[in-house]
Amino acid sequence: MPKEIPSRFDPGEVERRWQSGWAEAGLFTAPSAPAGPRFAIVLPPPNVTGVLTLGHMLGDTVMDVLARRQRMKGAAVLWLPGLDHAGLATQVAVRRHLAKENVRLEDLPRERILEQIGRWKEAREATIRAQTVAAGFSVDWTRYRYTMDERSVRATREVFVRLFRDGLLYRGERIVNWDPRLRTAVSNLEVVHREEAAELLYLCYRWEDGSPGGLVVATVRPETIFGDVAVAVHPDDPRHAGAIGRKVRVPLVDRPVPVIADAAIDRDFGNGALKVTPAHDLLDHEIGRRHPELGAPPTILDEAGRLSGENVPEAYRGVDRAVARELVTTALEAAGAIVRREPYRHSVARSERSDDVIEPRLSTQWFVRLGALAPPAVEAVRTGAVRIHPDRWELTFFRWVESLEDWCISRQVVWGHAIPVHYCETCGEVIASVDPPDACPKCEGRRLRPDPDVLDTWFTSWLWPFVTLGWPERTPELARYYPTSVLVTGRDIMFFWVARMMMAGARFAGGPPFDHVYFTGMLRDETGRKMSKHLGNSPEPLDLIRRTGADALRFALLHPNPVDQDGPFTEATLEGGRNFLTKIWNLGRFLLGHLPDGAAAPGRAPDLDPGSALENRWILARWRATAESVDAALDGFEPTVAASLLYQFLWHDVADRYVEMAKDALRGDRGEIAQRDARAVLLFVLERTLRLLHPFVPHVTEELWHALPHEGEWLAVSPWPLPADAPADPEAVAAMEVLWDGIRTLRNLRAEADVPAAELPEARLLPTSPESERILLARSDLLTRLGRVSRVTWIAESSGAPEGAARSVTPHGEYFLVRPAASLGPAGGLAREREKLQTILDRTRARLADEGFRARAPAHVVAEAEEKARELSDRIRRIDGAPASAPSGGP
RNA sequence: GGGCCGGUCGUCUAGCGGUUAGGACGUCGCGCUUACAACGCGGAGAUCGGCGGUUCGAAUCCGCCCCGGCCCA
Repeated sequence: MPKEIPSRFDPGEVERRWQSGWAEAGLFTAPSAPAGPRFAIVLPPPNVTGVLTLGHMLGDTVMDVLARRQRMKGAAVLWLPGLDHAGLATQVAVRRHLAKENVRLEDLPRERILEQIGRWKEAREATIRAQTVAAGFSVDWTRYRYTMDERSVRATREVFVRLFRDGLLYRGERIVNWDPRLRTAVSNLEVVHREEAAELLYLCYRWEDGSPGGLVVATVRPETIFGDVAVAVHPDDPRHAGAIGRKVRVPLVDRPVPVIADAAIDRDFGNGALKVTPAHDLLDHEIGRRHPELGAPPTILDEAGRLSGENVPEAYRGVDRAVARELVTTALEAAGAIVRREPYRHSVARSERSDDVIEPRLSTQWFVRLGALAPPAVEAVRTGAVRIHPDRWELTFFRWVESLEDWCISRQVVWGHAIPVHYCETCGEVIASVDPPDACPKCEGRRLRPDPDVLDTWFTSWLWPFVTLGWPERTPELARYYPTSVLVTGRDIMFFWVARMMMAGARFAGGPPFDHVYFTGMLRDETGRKMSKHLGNSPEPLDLIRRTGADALRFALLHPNPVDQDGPFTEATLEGGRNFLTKIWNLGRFLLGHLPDGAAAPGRAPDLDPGSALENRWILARWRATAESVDAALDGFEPTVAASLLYQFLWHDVADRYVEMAKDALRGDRGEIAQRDARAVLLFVLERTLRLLHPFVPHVTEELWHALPHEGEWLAVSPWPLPADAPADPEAVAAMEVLWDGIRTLRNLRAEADVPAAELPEARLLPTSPESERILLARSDLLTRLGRVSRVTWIAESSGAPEGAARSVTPHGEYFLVRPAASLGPAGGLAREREKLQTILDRTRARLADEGFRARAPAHVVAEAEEKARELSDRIRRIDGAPASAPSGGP
């Protein structure tokens, strides 16, 4: 009795069963100190901000494919999962969540905030875990890490202290990107620029000495005039040459400020005069630094973006900058200070996290000198120590990494790693230490004040590849799994994360943290928009898994999808995945129905009868070619190509062709030897293909593999198949070309002649060559059965076919379909075919007639063209009914 | 303003110097042929964004232009 499996594939039950099976067997637990080949991936830890999106699923699927394949290849595989506390982003998410209950996060005491965030984290973490398990990702849960766990905290502090000690990290007063809503500094990368409408005001700064007129200054931020310390013009600007050195009065407050010259002024903007507000603009700040005589610049905005300070008139203090802008504009208008107003579009900096307008603000923060850390990272990519895939992203990497600004790492929020610094209240010493100090090492004073800020979340993330392996301890894991094999991620965090990890790795772990970086494409929805949490157009992965199973989702994420660019994911894509799973399942069922009792697991290659049928030899050769291509695609980081190759092979070569051709033999209609061969071949091909497919769709393949005769306990750790297990057999591939041409032609003629489905007309056939004749003759059974004709008879020449038969001429032969009952209409298809062939022939002949072509094209190209012309003209002659030329070739 | 990517059947894409330009989805026709209608068989459908150039030969290389997207300033 053949083994039975359910006629319908129930992914939910099957997938859960294998997930717990693999887990209980501990298949994904990496050995600490393996000998031999090893393969390591550190999973980019998802943020607790949310749960896994489809984009995560895509990246994780790619990682799983790579990891599972390596496991089958016998490598010690470590795939390390984790979770990122995502400091500011999480605080913002929780803040938004609280706002729905009318609670302002800022109003809560620190402990309550941490408690709220802690609860939030627990919930997301549980969901992310559930998602990862349900998708069948083969991560090593025993090595799960969190960016805020004890070891991460210590490692982060360690890095801070070392960088501080080495002078690569400093505290200083700089213009930073200030987010007034979140009341914190953010890094350059967390700022997004957008074109927005504004109004450009031309303000007249009157001369201090009361002489008529003044300097006209253009600005979109009139509320900042209270922070003005000067008006600057270009030193070579003839319009303003006489103004330099004079003084003007700031409108509304009449405070006198000097007119200075600075080469940074854009003469074409406005009237070529710029109001200088060093505390609230980066360019102005630099100008201010070049003109120390201007003194310390006044700050006129507080941390919430409200006007404040002595320089601001009472009436505007405490007023938000946006409101203040309108009030000031009105007042300026009333004072007659506005010369002109015009609509203006300009680029506005907004906070990626809060979307509030970023205010450049002078403040004291901690910075990392990235420029000093970058060279080894650049070098690694340049020398190929780190390879980026697709490689065109190297350009983008270089461009960014070669023009680095210092990285502002301090944040004025609650959620994050505390900055490991204390200040001595006695002597002012700055103490950076991993463990909090008891006393000042300099003056032994005991009054120490901790730094109130926390670290940018990326200051932990950039250490991830080695911190997760135990750094700064010298663990066996660090020794064996660092550098990791590949980093798979989205290119949106190339600067935030990938580049910085390379810098940190080189500095602290002795080299770059991975050999390869693979950037996945990004998913788009049916309207072409990028999927994002923000747009809400990303389906919940667990919903999709519930509907179609994880395997279907995983496969759909890779097929059909662009090789290395963004691709769409729609309802139809998912359906495609599900359909493929059904196909695999049914192929498995079919095979099980044809296995003899006690069949053995397929060996290295099926033991075939020497004269075994063409289809057997052909499908083995096709399997080998597929296995080779799949290997090449995966080695080249083209998982979507590998998925498509397997899809094509299993569905169209195995299911549509081989199984249909071998059905007679499998049933036993062609004798015992043929049956034994076909069974052995089908079992071999399917078993080996299940192995190739396992990394992509692990559950269904594990399920079917267990139902088949097999060796070993788990497909998940069975050997990855070797292409050489099957012969290449180019002869069989060429012969199948001839045979399939015949089958296709007969099917074609039937459809063209409108033959009713039940009717089996007779076919006549005139092969082009003895070789074709031999092949077709040997398998006339297949021509008959798959071509759906009653019988095939061989004729010696075209005239041997009856009047009115439907006719087709192919490179391998002439085919006639004879209908006993009805007569066939004129073969319109043949005429069209003739016309098409004639066009190609004309084109080819024109090429051959061209002296330049004959003289310069490589000999084989000319020979091919000649061969093509011969074949085409021969075929056309045969269509025209001229006596067939000698079967061996043309004139 | 700078940079990158893309523009190929209705749609999504493969091809990246010599191909009868390949596939998937959709569409049309015929079929419930005992693994699978979540399927099979067959058909129609693209002069490869535009203009120039290089070349014996260009969807493929170069230049300019137009359109869409992304990144940086």
